[in-house]
Amino acid sequence: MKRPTLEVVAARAGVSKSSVSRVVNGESTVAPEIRDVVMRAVRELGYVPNAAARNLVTRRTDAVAVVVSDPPQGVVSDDPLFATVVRAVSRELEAAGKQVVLMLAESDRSRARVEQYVAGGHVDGVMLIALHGTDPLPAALARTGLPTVSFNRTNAPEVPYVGLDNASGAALAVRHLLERGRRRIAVITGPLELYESRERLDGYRATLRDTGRRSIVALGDFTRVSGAEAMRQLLDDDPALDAVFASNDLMAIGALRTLREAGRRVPEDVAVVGFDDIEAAAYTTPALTSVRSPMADQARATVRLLLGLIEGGPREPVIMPNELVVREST
Amino acid sequence: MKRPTLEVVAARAGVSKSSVSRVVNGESTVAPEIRDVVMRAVRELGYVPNAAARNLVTRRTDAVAVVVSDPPQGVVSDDPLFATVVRAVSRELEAAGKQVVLMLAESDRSRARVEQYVAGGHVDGVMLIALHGTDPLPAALARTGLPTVSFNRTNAPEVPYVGLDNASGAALAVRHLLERGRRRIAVITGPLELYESRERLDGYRATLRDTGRRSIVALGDFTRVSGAEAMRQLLDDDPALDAVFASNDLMAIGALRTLREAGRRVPEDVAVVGFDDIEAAAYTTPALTSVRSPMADQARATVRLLLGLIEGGPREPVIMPNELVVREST
DNA sequence: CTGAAAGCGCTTACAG
DNA sequence: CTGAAAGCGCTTACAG
Repeated sequence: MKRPTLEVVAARAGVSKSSVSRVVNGESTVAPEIRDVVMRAVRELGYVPNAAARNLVTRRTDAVAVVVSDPPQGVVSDDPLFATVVRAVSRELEAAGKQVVLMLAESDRSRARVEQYVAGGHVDGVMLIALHGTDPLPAALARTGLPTVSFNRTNAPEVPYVGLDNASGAALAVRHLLERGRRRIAVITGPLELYESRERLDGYRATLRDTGRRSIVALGDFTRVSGAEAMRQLLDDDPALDAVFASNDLMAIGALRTLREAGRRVPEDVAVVGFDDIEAAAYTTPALTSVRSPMADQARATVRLLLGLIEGGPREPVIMPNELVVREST
Repeated sequence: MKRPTLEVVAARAGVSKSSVSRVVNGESTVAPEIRDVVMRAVRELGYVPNAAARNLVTRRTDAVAVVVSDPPQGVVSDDPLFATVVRAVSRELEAAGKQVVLMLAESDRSRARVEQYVAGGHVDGVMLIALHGTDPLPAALARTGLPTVSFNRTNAPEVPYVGLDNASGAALAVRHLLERGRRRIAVITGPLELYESRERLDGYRATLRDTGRRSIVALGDFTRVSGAEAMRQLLDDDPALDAVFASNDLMAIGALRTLREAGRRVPEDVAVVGFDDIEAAAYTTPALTSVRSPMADQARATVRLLLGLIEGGPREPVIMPNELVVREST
């Protein structure tokens, strides 16, 4: 069952291919009677335009590449950011009539594949979701000249992005802990090649410094297991600590487990604040206080930035606000 | 900076377009010296074939649609299944040289869009991830005649799938609870339009029936909040229950919260078993016993089924085994 | 407002 | 093994 072409629609309707094309593309310069007869033929034949032929001549693809760039050591496969952001991005892109081509960039090979594909003109633009701080992809994509934006800031300053005010988010968390009377406040950082990890650490440091307190730092990588390990190390190094700020909720969840295993009560002995306010934060024991980052909104704003760019709009970065959600862990 | 075409490569190399085409497509019937000169020209010019032109003549697309069909009432945006399965599917498809076109089917409009797109011959095949039991999409896709497979069984028997042995998974959970000496074992079901929800319920029922016990059933919809509510209801209806089998881990997490709020100790007063063994299961308080479903493996198997189908292979459904992972909650 | 014709950049029989 | 030519299914000036 071969698909009908413009030509057979034209024959059926008794008009030229040009007219059918105009009707199908909704041009206004078509006589009503022609439109009607063409519409009928289209319906009867079940005509769907051949995208390849159309793209070949128009040079538009109506597709956008969504590339998720993972760190070499891999990520948590169930990372809530992936689901939330990819879903929100797809929904918004589809609403704008764009096809979503999802690409994972995890290895040098797959990175090369992404570059090829993008340089090959298969898409109108690129939305980057970089879970990784040191990769050459953002700069490489920017070099292709194709409209490219990033969810969160990358290591390539020329790529416009929608980010968070991470430092003030962290400050929110630390000030809250101080107000609760906590005196020895530790931090568990994200991977430090990531811009948002560094900003969250800076916000923590600056806030403590302002009150004359010292920082207590353990390194994590945004996974639950790294949060659990960092917490263990913090407890060893400074058994008297009475609060911890984890740079994301997944690590806070890991820290909570370590604290429970160590017999520390939360929040009585140690208060815990996370970052992101993922859905799971409301279901931990005790429920987690967290700095909310509006991931879905941020994702939508990133799409709008990209669509604007494709239309020749401005490339101004956008910063989303965040707020503290207080629950039982502090 | 216009991209170079076959024609300019041919001119540069001093050969015909046909020869360039053959070299680029790796045909073996090309003299080595021609191959070399063409390769050089390709490299120097940075030639990348125009996919639209190629598709137009070959009628292959080297793309696969991954359609995620959500229920009308929406889903948990951070559903770990989405991240795990979409990631695994993409990775596997990319390894096979297929482009991944991600499509969300959430409304009638987006469903129509998916059908159009698929019928429009933009892809070589379709991988369906249906989080929803009553939708017309599986049957509609099957009707297009395009190779279509589903992650988990759908309501359209003609769509081949890779599923789980849900009934025996549930039986594993219930037998384990019986062995632990539990006598009043409740179940929290998933949405009953979903095949796997019904199978898990059946497995629970059959196992209890075999030991002469009665079922205690509460309805959920696979979200945390529905698990929390179902647990509240179960506690009201049967305060003496001493175990609950939740049909997925998200609902088990919700149930855990309700039990804590109600002052029931887990597992001393009430034992809890989940299903799926998502990463979060190891981080609940107490850590959750769960029936592991090998989501990533299942995703990969589904991709292989699809690739086979595209090559004209068999359409036999595949059933993956599952096993019980015992932790602290039982 | 409508139609005939050229052209987008490839691949693929076909002849040589 | 190589090249000239036709053709894939559209859109888009251009003339009328």
